[in-house]
Amino acid sequence: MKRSLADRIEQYLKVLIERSEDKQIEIQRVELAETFDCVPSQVTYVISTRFTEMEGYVTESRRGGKGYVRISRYHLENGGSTVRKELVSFIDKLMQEDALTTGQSDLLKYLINSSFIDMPPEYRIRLFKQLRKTLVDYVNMD
Amino acid sequence: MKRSLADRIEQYLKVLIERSEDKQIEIQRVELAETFDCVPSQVTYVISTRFTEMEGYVTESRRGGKGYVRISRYHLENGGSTVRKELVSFIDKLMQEDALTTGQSDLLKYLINSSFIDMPPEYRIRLFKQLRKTLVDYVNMD
DNA sequence: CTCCTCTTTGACTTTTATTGACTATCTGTT
DNA sequence: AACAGATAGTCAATAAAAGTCAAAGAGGAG
Repeated sequence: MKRSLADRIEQYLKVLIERSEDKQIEIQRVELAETFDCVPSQVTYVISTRFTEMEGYVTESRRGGKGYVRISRYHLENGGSTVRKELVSFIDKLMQEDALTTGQSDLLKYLINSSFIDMPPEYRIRLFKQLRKTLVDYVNMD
Repeated sequence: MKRSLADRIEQYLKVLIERSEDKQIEIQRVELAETFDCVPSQVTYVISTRFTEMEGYVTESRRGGKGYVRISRYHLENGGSTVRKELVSFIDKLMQEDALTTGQSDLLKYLINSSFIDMPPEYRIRLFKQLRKTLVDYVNMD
């Protein structure tokens, strides 16, 4: 099970976050890059692909002297519903574009607000994300 | 009884899986192809024909640098995909009773067969069961 | 032999990772 | 206020996988 550099950095950060008191860490990009002996933009890459909102994280940063990158794992109530809202409005959009019927969109929204809401948060976020992709596929079919 | 290349690759992978601690292996497509001296897509062929969900396997993969294919065997107690089939035919039944439109049922079935298929089995089964309950609620609404 | 199904192959596509040059934005000092 | 230095972000090029698809081949059943 050999992992890529990106995987290792991801792992490292996730451990730090879980160990932290408030599920939130602050790092310096260059420092981390040195730890893993890579270019700084690699860190940016890892953060932007693996610590997205969809995955349940929020990041903030500041440039310049005393700069930092803060990653926080959000705790579901807030975040989970952001993703849900986003998905619901995406479905509305599809309906307005006549890619989905009213019946389809109503059903979907009902499922999203009941069936899927009971899933464990980490799968729920993944599910919503996957659902969006699959919907795109569906409406683009012939 | 001459065994084909595909058969031999299948055998090889199954032995590896059974020997593994957690009934799960990770391979690199090119590497395996080299071992068997064939083109990489042959491996894809074997995996997609012999390690299906019906057979009790789940596969995940990643492209790009340090990519991999992971195959895991799960125990389909009482049939993992039985739950899915049951759900699909339940949806058909609802459609025949005009509780769902064709559009709704098509969309649902599409989601069931693609979106939800690559979730971890234990959640998927739960999701399918939940989905059925929620559908009953939905069609009984006014 | 003929047809059909399963296998094998390879050209082309898509996704993911890594790197580095260039840009933007802070902080602190003069 | 202007500048210098320290950070982080962006983007595009390159490489390293895996996926797709259709054409060609091989073996059996009739």
